Amino acid sequence: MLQVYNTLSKSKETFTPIEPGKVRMYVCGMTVYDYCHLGHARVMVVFDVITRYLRHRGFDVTYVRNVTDIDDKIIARANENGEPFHALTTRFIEAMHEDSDALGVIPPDIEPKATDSIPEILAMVQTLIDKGHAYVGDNGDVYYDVSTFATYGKLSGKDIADLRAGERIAVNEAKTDPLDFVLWKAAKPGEPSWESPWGAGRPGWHIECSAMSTNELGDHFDIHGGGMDLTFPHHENEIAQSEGATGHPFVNYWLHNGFVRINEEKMSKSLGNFFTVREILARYQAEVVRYFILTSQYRSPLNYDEEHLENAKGALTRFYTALRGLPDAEPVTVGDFEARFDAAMDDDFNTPEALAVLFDLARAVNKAKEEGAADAAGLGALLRKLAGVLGLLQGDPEAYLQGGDAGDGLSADQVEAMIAARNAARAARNWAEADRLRDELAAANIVLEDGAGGTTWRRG
RNA sequence: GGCCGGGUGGCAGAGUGGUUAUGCAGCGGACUGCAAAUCCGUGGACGUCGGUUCGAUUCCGGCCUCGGCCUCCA
Repeated sequence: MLQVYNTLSKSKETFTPIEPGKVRMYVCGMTVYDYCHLGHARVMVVFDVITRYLRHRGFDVTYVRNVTDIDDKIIARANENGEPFHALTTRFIEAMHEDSDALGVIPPDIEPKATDSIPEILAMVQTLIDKGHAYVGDNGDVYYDVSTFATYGKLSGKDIADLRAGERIAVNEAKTDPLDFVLWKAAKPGEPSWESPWGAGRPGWHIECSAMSTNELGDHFDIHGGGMDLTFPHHENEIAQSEGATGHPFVNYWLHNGFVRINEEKMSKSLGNFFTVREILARYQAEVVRYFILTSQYRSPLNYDEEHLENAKGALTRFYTALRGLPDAEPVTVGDFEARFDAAMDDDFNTPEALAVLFDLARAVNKAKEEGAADAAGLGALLRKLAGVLGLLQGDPEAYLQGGDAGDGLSADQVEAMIAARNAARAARNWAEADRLRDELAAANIVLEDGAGGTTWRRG
Protein backbone atom coordinates (compact mmCIF):
# COMPACT_ATOMS: atom_id res chain seq x y z
CA MET A 1 0.00 0.00 0.00
CA LEU A 2 1.73 3.15 -1.21
CA GLN A 3 1.68 6.01 1.24
CA VAL A 4 2.65 9.49 0.14
CA TYR A 5 3.07 12.66 2.14
CA ASN A 6 0.56 15.18 0.88
CA THR A 7 1.38 18.82 1.53
CA LEU A 8 -2.33 19.55 1.35
CA SER A 9 -3.11 17.48 4.44
CA LYS A 10 0.38 17.65 5.97
CA SER A 11 0.27 13.91 6.47
CA LYS A 12 0.92 10.63 4.76
CA GLU A 13 -2.04 9.29 2.84
CA THR A 14 -2.71 6.07 1.03
CA PHE A 15 -2.25 6.73 -2.65
CA THR A 16 -5.34 6.02 -4.71
CA PRO A 17 -5.31 7.17 -8.33
CA ILE A 18 -8.35 8.83 -9.85
CA GLU A 19 -8.42 6.25 -12.61
CA PRO A 20 -7.44 2.76 -11.43
CA GLY A 21 -4.00 1.73 -12.65
CA LYS A 22 -3.19 5.15 -14.07
CA VAL A 23 -1.30 8.06 -12.64
CA ARG A 24 -1.24 11.53 -14.06
CA MET A 25 1.57 13.64 -12.66
CA TYR A 26 2.76 17.17 -13.27
CA VAL A 27 6.01 18.61 -11.98
CA CYS A 28 7.16 22.21 -12.17
CA GLY A 29 10.35 22.23 -14.15
CA MET A 30 13.02 24.76 -14.89
CA THR A 31 13.00 28.40 -15.76
CA VAL A 32 15.61 28.29 -18.47
CA TYR A 33 17.89 31.29 -18.20
CA ASP A 34 20.92 29.53 -16.73
CA TYR A 35 22.44 26.11 -16.15
CA CYS A 36 20.80 23.64 -13.79
CA HIS A 37 22.24 23.58 -10.32
CA LEU A 38 22.14 20.72 -7.86
CA GLY A 39 18.74 21.80 -6.57
CA HIS A 40 17.25 21.35 -10.02
CA ALA A 41 19.03 18.02 -10.28
CA ARG A 42 17.32 16.93 -7.10
CA VAL A 43 13.86 17.67 -8.47
CA MET A 44 14.62 15.84 -11.67
CA VAL A 45 16.07 12.79 -9.95
CA VAL A 46 13.47 12.61 -7.18
CA PHE A 47 10.50 12.72 -9.51
CA ASP A 48 12.26 10.38 -11.90
CA VAL A 49 12.53 7.86 -9.08
CA ILE A 50 8.90 8.42 -8.13
CA THR A 51 7.88 7.80 -11.74
CA ARG A 52 10.06 4.69 -11.97
CA TYR A 53 8.67 3.31 -8.75
CA LEU A 54 5.06 3.93 -9.77
CA ARG A 55 5.76 2.09 -13.00
CA HIS A 56 7.52 -0.69 -11.08
CA ARG A 57 4.30 -0.97 -9.10
CA GLY A 58 2.39 -1.41 -12.31
CA PHE A 59 0.88 2.02 -12.77
CA ASP A 60 0.57 3.51 -16.21
CA VAL A 61 2.14 6.91 -15.55
CA THR A 62 1.80 10.03 -17.62
CA TYR A 63 4.53 12.35 -16.46
CA VAL A 64 4.45 15.99 -17.50
CA ARG A 65 7.25 18.39 -16.61
CA ASN A 66 7.04 21.87 -18.01
CA VAL A 67 9.62 24.37 -19.12
CA THR A 68 9.19 28.02 -18.25
CA ASP A 69 10.68 29.82 -21.19
CA ILE A 70 9.31 33.32 -20.72
CA ASP A 71 9.57 35.45 -17.59
CA ASP A 72 11.27 38.54 -16.15
CA LYS A 73 14.60 36.86 -15.52
CA ILE A 74 14.76 35.41 -18.97
CA ILE A 75 14.06 38.80 -20.49
CA ALA A 76 16.63 40.45 -18.26
CA ARG A 77 19.31 37.88 -19.06
CA ALA A 78 18.62 37.99 -22.78
CA ASN A 79 18.96 41.77 -22.66
CA GLU A 80 22.25 41.52 -20.79
CA ASN A 81 23.53 39.14 -23.41
CA GLY A 82 22.11 41.20 -26.24
CA GLU A 83 20.35 38.22 -27.75
CA PRO A 84 16.73 37.30 -28.48
CA PHE A 85 15.15 35.60 -25.49
CA HIS A 86 14.37 32.60 -27.64
CA ALA A 87 18.04 32.04 -28.42
CA LEU A 88 18.80 32.08 -24.71
CA THR A 89 16.07 29.66 -23.75
CA THR A 90 16.78 27.28 -26.61
CA ARG A 91 20.39 27.05 -25.46
CA PHE A 92 19.54 26.37 -21.85
CA ILE A 93 16.81 23.90 -22.66
CA GLU A 94 19.43 21.95 -24.54
CA ALA A 95 21.83 22.20 -21.61
CA MET A 96 19.10 21.03 -19.25
CA HIS A 97 18.46 17.98 -21.40
CA GLU A 98 22.16 17.17 -21.38
CA ASP A 99 22.30 17.38 -17.60
CA SER A 100 19.12 15.40 -17.21
CA ASP A 101 20.33 12.65 -19.54
CA ALA A 102 23.69 12.50 -17.79
CA LEU A 103 21.94 11.93 -14.49
CA GLY A 104 20.02 9.01 -15.94
CA VAL A 105 16.68 10.79 -15.75
CA ILE A 106 14.04 9.30 -18.02
CA PRO A 107 12.58 12.22 -19.98
CA PRO A 108 9.04 13.18 -19.02
CA ASP A 109 6.35 11.94 -21.37
CA ILE A 110 5.35 15.49 -22.20
CA GLU A 111 7.43 18.62 -21.78
CA PRO A 112 5.27 21.62 -22.59
CA LYS A 113 6.71 25.09 -22.91
CA ALA A 114 4.96 28.21 -21.73
CA THR A 115 5.47 29.95 -25.06
CA ASP A 116 3.79 27.06 -26.86
CA SER A 117 0.79 27.31 -24.58
CA ILE A 118 -0.28 30.91 -25.06
CA PRO A 119 -3.74 30.04 -26.45
CA GLU A 120 -4.53 27.83 -23.44
CA ILE A 121 -3.25 30.53 -21.11
CA LEU A 122 -5.36 33.23 -22.76
CA ALA A 123 -8.39 30.98 -22.59
CA MET A 124 -7.92 30.37 -18.89
CA VAL A 125 -7.41 34.06 -18.12
CA GLN A 126 -10.58 34.86 -20.03
CA THR A 127 -12.50 32.21 -18.13
CA LEU A 128 -11.27 33.63 -14.83
CA ILE A 129 -12.41 37.09 -15.86
CA ASP A 130 -15.77 35.72 -17.00
CA LYS A 131 -16.25 33.93 -13.71
CA GLY A 132 -15.41 37.00 -11.73
CA HIS A 133 -12.10 35.70 -10.36
CA ALA A 134 -9.98 38.18 -12.29
CA TYR A 135 -9.98 41.82 -13.32
CA VAL A 136 -8.05 44.10 -15.63
CA GLY A 137 -5.97 46.72 -13.85
CA ASP A 138 -5.43 50.31 -14.88
CA ASN A 139 -2.04 49.45 -16.31
CA GLY A 140 -3.35 46.69 -18.58
CA ASP A 141 -2.26 43.84 -16.34
CA VAL A 142 -4.82 41.19 -15.49
CA TYR A 143 -4.97 40.17 -11.84
CA TYR A 144 -6.47 37.30 -9.92
CA ASP A 145 -8.81 38.51 -7.20
CA VAL A 146 -7.76 36.36 -4.26
CA SER A 147 -10.76 37.36 -2.21
CA THR A 148 -13.01 35.46 -4.63
CA PHE A 149 -11.41 32.12 -3.84
CA ALA A 150 -12.69 30.95 -0.49
CA THR A 151 -10.07 28.33 0.26
CA TYR A 152 -7.06 30.44 -0.70
CA GLY A 153 -4.18 29.37 1.54
CA LYS A 154 -5.25 25.78 2.00
CA LEU A 155 -2.08 24.32 0.54
CA SER A 156 0.50 26.46 2.26
CA GLY A 157 -1.38 26.80 5.52
CA LYS A 158 -1.53 30.55 5.14
CA ASP A 159 -4.30 32.67 6.45
CA ILE A 160 -5.35 35.56 4.27
CA ALA A 161 -5.52 37.84 7.27
CA ASP A 162 -1.95 36.88 8.24
CA LEU A 163 -0.72 37.49 4.74
CA ARG A 164 -2.38 40.85 4.70
CA ALA A 165 -0.77 41.72 8.00
CA GLY A 166 2.65 40.86 6.57
CA GLU A 167 4.83 43.78 5.70
CA ARG A 168 6.67 42.30 2.81
CA ILE A 169 3.99 42.37 0.18
CA ALA A 170 4.92 44.73 -2.58
CA VAL A 171 2.57 47.62 -3.10
CA ASN A 172 1.23 47.93 -6.59
CA GLU A 173 -1.34 50.57 -7.33
CA ALA A 174 -2.97 48.62 -10.13
CA LYS A 175 -4.05 45.88 -7.76
CA THR A 176 -7.12 46.30 -5.67
CA ASP A 177 -5.58 44.03 -3.03
CA PRO A 178 -1.88 43.51 -2.39
CA LEU A 179 -2.46 39.73 -2.28
CA ASP A 180 -3.78 39.64 -5.82
CA PHE A 181 -1.34 38.25 -8.32
CA VAL A 182 -0.80 38.84 -11.98
CA LEU A 183 -2.19 36.53 -14.65
CA TRP A 184 -1.24 38.55 -17.69
CA LYS A 185 1.44 41.21 -17.77
CA ALA A 186 1.12 44.11 -20.17
CA ALA A 187 4.25 44.41 -22.28
CA LYS A 188 6.65 47.29 -21.83
CA PRO A 189 8.24 48.67 -24.98
CA GLY A 190 10.75 46.25 -26.45
CA GLU A 191 9.61 43.25 -24.44
CA PRO A 192 8.57 39.99 -26.03
CA SER A 193 4.80 39.87 -26.18
CA TRP A 194 1.72 38.15 -27.52
CA GLU A 195 -1.54 39.69 -28.55
CA SER A 196 -4.45 39.36 -26.18
CA PRO A 197 -7.89 40.83 -25.58
CA TRP A 198 -6.21 43.06 -22.96
CA GLY A 199 -3.40 44.23 -25.17
CA ALA A 200 0.06 42.93 -25.94
CA GLY A 201 1.61 41.11 -23.03
CA ARG A 202 2.90 37.88 -21.62
CA PRO A 203 1.74 35.33 -19.07
CA GLY A 204 2.29 35.78 -15.38
CA TRP A 205 4.35 33.09 -13.74
CA HIS A 206 1.62 30.98 -12.16
CA ILE A 207 -0.94 30.82 -14.94
CA GLU A 208 1.27 28.87 -17.33
CA CYS A 209 1.38 25.87 -15.01
CA SER A 210 -2.37 25.88 -14.50
CA ALA A 211 -2.92 26.06 -18.23
CA MET A 212 -0.32 23.47 -19.20
CA SER A 213 -1.17 20.95 -16.53
CA THR A 214 -4.92 20.97 -17.11
CA ASN A 215 -4.36 21.03 -20.84
CA GLU A 216 -2.20 17.90 -20.76
CA LEU A 217 -3.74 16.02 -17.87
CA GLY A 218 -7.27 17.29 -17.52
CA ASP A 219 -8.95 19.46 -14.94
CA HIS A 220 -8.33 16.96 -12.16
CA PHE A 221 -5.20 14.83 -11.89
CA ASP A 222 -3.30 12.80 -9.32
CA ILE A 223 0.05 14.27 -8.42
CA HIS A 224 1.60 17.70 -8.66
CA GLY A 225 5.21 18.09 -7.58
CA GLY A 226 8.01 20.55 -7.26
CA GLY A 227 10.45 22.09 -4.84
CA MET A 228 9.22 23.12 -1.41
CA ASP A 229 9.78 26.77 -2.20
CA LEU A 230 7.03 26.57 -4.79
CA THR A 231 4.36 25.74 -2.24
CA PHE A 232 3.70 29.40 -1.75
CA PRO A 233 2.85 31.37 -3.68
CA HIS A 234 3.23 29.38 -6.88
CA HIS A 235 1.22 26.25 -6.12
CA GLU A 236 -1.27 28.06 -3.94
CA ASN A 237 -1.96 30.33 -6.88
CA GLU A 238 -2.18 27.43 -9.28
CA ILE A 239 -4.94 25.96 -7.18
CA ALA A 240 -6.81 29.25 -7.10
CA GLN A 241 -6.48 29.61 -10.86
CA SER A 242 -7.28 26.06 -11.86
CA GLU A 243 -10.13 25.45 -9.48
CA GLY A 244 -11.44 28.94 -10.07
CA ALA A 245 -11.46 28.36 -13.81
CA THR A 246 -12.63 24.75 -13.99
CA GLY A 247 -14.82 24.52 -10.94
CA HIS A 248 -13.28 21.10 -10.22
CA PRO A 249 -10.79 19.87 -7.69
CA PHE A 250 -7.36 20.36 -9.23
CA VAL A 251 -4.86 17.92 -7.71
CA ASN A 252 -5.20 15.10 -5.19
CA TYR A 253 -1.61 14.80 -3.96
CA TRP A 254 0.89 17.61 -3.67
CA LEU A 255 4.47 16.39 -3.31
CA HIS A 256 7.30 18.75 -2.45
CA ASN A 257 10.96 17.91 -2.24
CA GLY A 258 13.34 19.47 0.28
CA PHE A 259 16.22 21.74 -0.55
CA VAL A 260 19.81 21.10 -1.26
CA ARG A 261 21.79 22.93 1.36
CA ILE A 262 25.29 24.09 1.56
CA ASN A 263 26.70 24.92 4.97
CA GLU A 264 23.24 24.54 6.50
CA GLU A 265 21.80 27.08 4.12
CA LYS A 266 19.54 26.71 1.11
CA MET A 267 21.39 26.45 -2.16
CA SER A 268 19.84 29.01 -4.46
CA LYS A 269 20.39 31.32 -7.32
CA SER A 270 19.64 34.38 -5.26
CA LEU A 271 22.14 33.46 -2.54
CA GLY A 272 24.72 32.66 -5.17
CA ASN A 273 25.89 29.60 -3.24
CA PHE A 274 25.11 27.04 -5.90
CA PHE A 275 27.03 24.44 -7.83
CA THR A 276 25.86 23.67 -11.33
CA VAL A 277 25.27 20.12 -12.38
CA ARG A 278 27.99 20.34 -14.97
CA GLU A 279 30.52 21.65 -12.48
CA ILE A 280 29.90 18.64 -10.31
CA LEU A 281 29.80 16.21 -13.22
CA ALA A 282 33.25 17.38 -14.21
CA ARG A 283 34.52 15.89 -10.98
CA TYR A 284 32.21 12.99 -10.19
CA GLN A 285 30.59 10.31 -12.26
CA ALA A 286 26.94 11.12 -12.84
CA GLU A 287 25.80 8.00 -11.04
CA VAL A 288 27.63 9.19 -7.92
CA VAL A 289 25.64 12.41 -7.98
CA ARG A 290 22.42 10.49 -8.47
CA TYR A 291 23.26 8.14 -5.62
CA PHE A 292 24.14 11.09 -3.41
CA ILE A 293 20.74 12.65 -4.07
CA LEU A 294 19.01 9.43 -3.07
CA THR A 295 20.87 9.03 0.23
CA SER A 296 18.39 11.45 1.73
CA GLN A 297 14.62 11.00 1.80
CA TYR A 298 13.21 13.43 -0.74
CA ARG A 299 11.52 15.74 1.77
CA SER A 300 14.60 16.04 3.97
CA PRO A 301 17.35 18.54 3.39
CA LEU A 302 20.31 17.32 1.40
CA ASN A 303 23.59 18.81 2.48
CA TYR A 304 26.11 19.35 -0.25
CA ASP A 305 29.57 18.37 0.89
CA GLU A 306 32.58 16.87 -0.87
CA GLU A 307 32.79 14.25 1.81
CA HIS A 308 29.26 13.11 1.09
CA LEU A 309 30.00 12.75 -2.59
CA GLU A 310 33.11 10.74 -1.75
CA ASN A 311 30.93 8.58 0.44
CA ALA A 312 28.49 8.06 -2.41
CA LYS A 313 31.35 7.12 -4.68
CA GLY A 314 32.53 4.52 -2.19
CA ALA A 315 29.05 3.07 -1.80
CA LEU A 316 28.75 2.55 -5.54
CA THR A 317 32.18 0.95 -5.55
CA ARG A 318 30.87 -1.55 -3.05
CA PHE A 319 27.82 -2.32 -5.16
CA TYR A 320 29.69 -2.64 -8.41
CA THR A 321 32.37 -4.74 -6.75
CA ALA A 322 29.64 -7.16 -5.73
CA LEU A 323 28.29 -7.23 -9.28
CA ARG A 324 31.71 -7.57 -10.85
CA GLY A 325 32.30 -10.74 -12.80
CA LEU A 326 28.78 -12.09 -12.47
CA PRO A 327 27.18 -13.56 -15.59
CA ASP A 328 23.74 -12.47 -16.72
CA ALA A 329 20.96 -14.33 -15.00
CA GLU A 330 17.33 -14.17 -14.09
CA PRO A 331 16.72 -12.47 -10.73
CA VAL A 332 16.18 -14.99 -7.95
CA THR A 333 13.04 -14.82 -5.89
CA VAL A 334 14.62 -16.07 -2.68
CA GLY A 335 14.65 -13.94 0.41
CA ASP A 336 12.46 -10.98 1.24
CA PHE A 337 14.65 -8.37 -0.41
CA GLU A 338 12.10 -7.26 -2.96
CA ALA A 339 9.31 -7.13 -0.39
CA ARG A 340 11.48 -5.05 1.93
CA PHE A 341 12.53 -2.80 -0.92
CA ASP A 342 8.93 -2.22 -1.95
CA ALA A 343 7.88 -1.65 1.65
CA ALA A 344 10.54 1.04 2.00
CA MET A 345 9.50 2.73 -1.22
CA ASP A 346 5.84 2.38 -0.34
CA ASP A 347 6.56 4.52 2.68
CA ASP A 348 6.68 7.85 0.88
CA PHE A 349 9.56 6.79 -1.34
CA ASN A 350 12.02 6.13 1.44
CA THR A 351 15.13 5.76 -0.68
CA PRO A 352 17.63 5.58 2.23
CA GLU A 353 15.73 2.63 3.61
CA ALA A 354 15.55 1.09 0.14
CA LEU A 355 19.29 1.52 -0.24
CA ALA A 356 19.81 -0.24 3.08
CA VAL A 357 17.97 -3.23 1.61
CA LEU A 358 20.25 -3.09 -1.40
CA PHE A 359 23.29 -3.16 0.87
CA ASP A 360 21.93 -6.26 2.58
CA LEU A 361 21.41 -7.76 -0.84
CA ALA A 362 24.95 -6.85 -1.87
CA ARG A 363 26.23 -8.69 1.17
CA ALA A 364 24.21 -11.73 0.16
CA VAL A 365 25.74 -11.51 -3.32
CA ASN A 366 29.27 -11.30 -1.93
CA LYS A 367 28.63 -14.19 0.38
CA ALA A 368 27.25 -16.31 -2.43
CA LYS A 369 30.25 -15.45 -4.58
CA GLU A 370 32.63 -16.33 -1.78
CA GLU A 371 30.92 -19.63 -1.16
CA GLY A 372 30.66 -20.37 -4.85
CA ALA A 373 26.91 -20.63 -4.46
CA ALA A 374 24.90 -21.17 -7.60
CA ASP A 375 22.55 -18.28 -7.00
CA ALA A 376 25.23 -15.57 -6.89
CA ALA A 377 24.36 -14.43 -10.39
CA GLY A 378 20.65 -14.52 -9.64
CA LEU A 379 21.13 -12.45 -6.52
CA GLY A 380 23.23 -10.03 -8.51
CA ALA A 381 20.47 -9.80 -11.08
CA LEU A 382 17.98 -9.05 -8.33
CA LEU A 383 20.27 -6.33 -7.03
CA ARG A 384 20.41 -4.80 -10.48
CA LYS A 385 16.67 -5.07 -10.93
CA LEU A 386 15.82 -3.32 -7.67
CA ALA A 387 18.56 -0.73 -8.07
CA GLY A 388 17.14 -0.06 -11.50
CA VAL A 389 13.97 1.22 -9.87
CA LEU A 390 16.20 3.92 -8.42
CA GLY A 391 17.98 4.36 -11.73
CA LEU A 392 21.19 2.95 -10.28
CA LEU A 393 23.61 0.11 -11.04
CA GLN A 394 22.57 -0.28 -14.65
CA GLY A 395 26.08 0.18 -15.98
CA ASP A 396 28.92 -2.23 -16.58
CA PRO A 397 30.78 -2.75 -13.28
CA GLU A 398 34.16 -2.50 -14.98
CA ALA A 399 33.15 0.77 -16.59
CA TYR A 400 32.31 2.22 -13.22
CA LEU A 401 35.26 0.80 -11.34
CA GLN A 402 37.85 1.52 -13.98
CA GLY A 403 36.30 4.61 -15.46
CA GLY A 404 35.68 7.98 -13.98
CA ASP A 405 39.16 9.39 -14.11
CA ALA A 406 39.13 10.10 -17.79
CA GLY A 407 41.75 12.79 -17.44
CA ASP A 408 45.39 12.61 -16.51
CA GLY A 409 45.52 9.09 -15.05
CA LEU A 410 47.16 6.00 -16.47
CA SER A 411 45.42 4.32 -19.35
CA ALA A 412 43.92 0.89 -18.90
CA ASP A 413 46.66 -0.57 -21.12
CA GLN A 414 49.38 1.01 -19.00
CA VAL A 415 47.78 -0.36 -15.87
CA GLU A 416 47.47 -3.83 -17.36
CA ALA A 417 51.12 -3.76 -18.41
CA MET A 418 52.26 -2.85 -14.92
CA ILE A 419 50.07 -5.53 -13.43
CA ALA A 420 51.64 -8.08 -15.75
CA ALA A 421 55.11 -6.94 -14.68
CA ARG A 422 54.12 -7.11 -11.06
CA ASN A 423 52.68 -10.59 -11.41
CA ALA A 424 55.91 -11.71 -13.04
CA ALA A 425 57.76 -10.38 -9.99
CA ARG A 426 55.31 -12.12 -7.72
CA ALA A 427 55.82 -15.42 -9.53
CA ALA A 428 59.54 -14.97 -8.90
CA ARG A 429 58.74 -14.18 -5.27
CA ASN A 430 60.35 -10.81 -5.76
CA TRP A 431 58.06 -9.07 -3.26
CA ALA A 432 60.06 -5.86 -3.16
CA GLU A 433 59.60 -5.30 -6.88
CA ALA A 434 55.97 -6.38 -6.75
CA ASP A 435 55.25 -3.94 -3.94
CA ARG A 436 57.12 -1.17 -5.68
CA LEU A 437 54.90 -1.55 -8.74
CA ARG A 438 51.81 -1.66 -6.60
CA ASP A 439 52.88 1.50 -4.79
CA GLU A 440 53.50 3.17 -8.10
CA LEU A 441 49.99 2.32 -9.23
CA ALA A 442 48.58 3.41 -5.91
CA ALA A 443 50.22 6.79 -6.43
CA ALA A 444 48.28 6.99 -9.69
CA ASN A 445 45.10 6.22 -7.76
CA ILE A 446 44.90 2.62 -8.94
CA VAL A 447 43.89 -0.01 -6.40
CA LEU A 448 44.88 -3.64 -7.01
CA GLU A 449 43.03 -6.67 -5.81
CA ASP A 450 44.73 -10.05 -6.01
CA GLY A 451 42.01 -12.64 -6.23
CA ALA A 452 41.86 -16.34 -6.88
CA GLY A 453 41.16 -15.69 -10.55
CA GLY A 454 43.95 -13.17 -10.98
CA THR A 455 44.56 -9.51 -10.27
CA THR A 456 41.82 -6.99 -10.82
CA TRP A 457 42.10 -3.23 -10.53
CA ARG A 458 39.98 -0.16 -10.10
CA ARG A 459 40.39 3.55 -9.80
CA GLY A 460 40.23 4.70 -6.20
C1' G B 1 5.92 38.61 13.95
C1' G B 2 2.76 34.41 11.37
C1' C B 3 3.10 29.46 9.45
C1' C B 4 5.94 24.90 8.49
C1' G B 5 9.93 21.07 9.11
C1' G B 6 14.15 19.30 11.87
C1' G B 7 17.65 18.17 16.22
C1' U B 8 19.81 10.13 16.27
C1' G B 9 26.46 7.00 17.69
C1' G B 10 33.19 10.05 14.66
C1' C B 11 30.42 11.32 9.71
C1' A B 12 26.03 10.48 6.64
C1' G B 13 21.20 8.73 7.37
C1' A B 14 16.56 5.46 8.37
C1' G B 15 13.38 3.79 12.05
C1' U B 16 10.78 2.15 16.46
C1' G B 17 6.68 2.59 22.82
C1' G B 18 10.26 -2.68 25.51
C1' U B 19 14.57 -6.62 20.54
C1' U B 20 20.66 -5.40 14.82
C1' A B 21 18.90 0.04 10.61
C1' U B 22 22.30 0.64 6.60
C1' G B 23 26.98 2.79 4.54
C1' C B 24 31.71 5.01 5.69
C1' A B 25 35.30 5.43 9.69
C1' G B 26 37.23 2.43 14.38
C1' C B 27 38.46 -2.24 16.78
C1' G B 28 39.19 -7.91 16.70
C1' G B 29 39.27 -12.31 13.53
C1' A B 30 39.35 -15.21 8.73
C1' C B 31 41.55 -14.84 3.92
C1' U B 32 46.42 -12.73 1.61
C1' G B 33 53.69 -13.24 0.55
C1' C B 34 52.11 -8.36 2.45
C1' A B 35 47.98 -5.68 0.97
C1' A B 36 43.22 -4.63 -1.24
C1' A B 37 38.49 -6.56 -1.71
C1' U B 38 35.26 -9.85 0.79
C1' C B 39 33.21 -12.44 4.92
C1' C B 40 32.51 -13.07 10.44
C1' G B 41 32.37 -10.51 15.08
C1' U B 42 32.38 -5.86 17.93
C1' G B 43 32.27 -0.86 20.76
C1' G B 44 29.45 3.65 20.16
C1' A B 45 23.07 7.26 19.79
C1' C B 46 18.71 9.23 20.10
C1' G B 47 19.11 18.44 21.94
C1' U B 48 17.05 19.79 26.96
C1' C B 49 13.47 19.88 31.08
C1' G B 50 8.95 17.94 32.59
C1' G B 51 4.42 14.71 31.73
C1' U B 52 1.73 10.09 30.23
C1' U B 53 3.29 4.81 30.76
C1' C B 54 5.11 -1.12 33.98
C1' G B 55 8.60 0.97 30.35
C1' A B 56 10.02 6.58 25.74
C1' U B 57 14.93 8.02 21.45
C1' U B 58 9.80 6.85 19.82
C1' C B 59 3.46 9.92 22.47
C1' C B 60 2.24 15.05 24.90
C1' G B 61 3.89 20.02 26.70
C1' G B 62 7.67 23.85 27.75
C1' C B 63 12.58 25.38 26.56
C1' C B 64 17.09 25.70 23.62
C1' U B 65 18.71 25.37 18.71
C1' C B 66 18.98 24.78 13.19
C1' G B 67 16.56 25.37 8.56
C1' G B 68 12.52 26.93 5.29
C1' C B 69 8.19 29.86 3.48
C1' C B 70 5.66 34.59 4.14
C1' U B 71 9.27 38.65 -2.35
C1' C B 72 11.99 35.74 -7.45
C1' C B 73 13.64 30.78 -6.24
C1' A B 74 13.64 23.51 -7.43
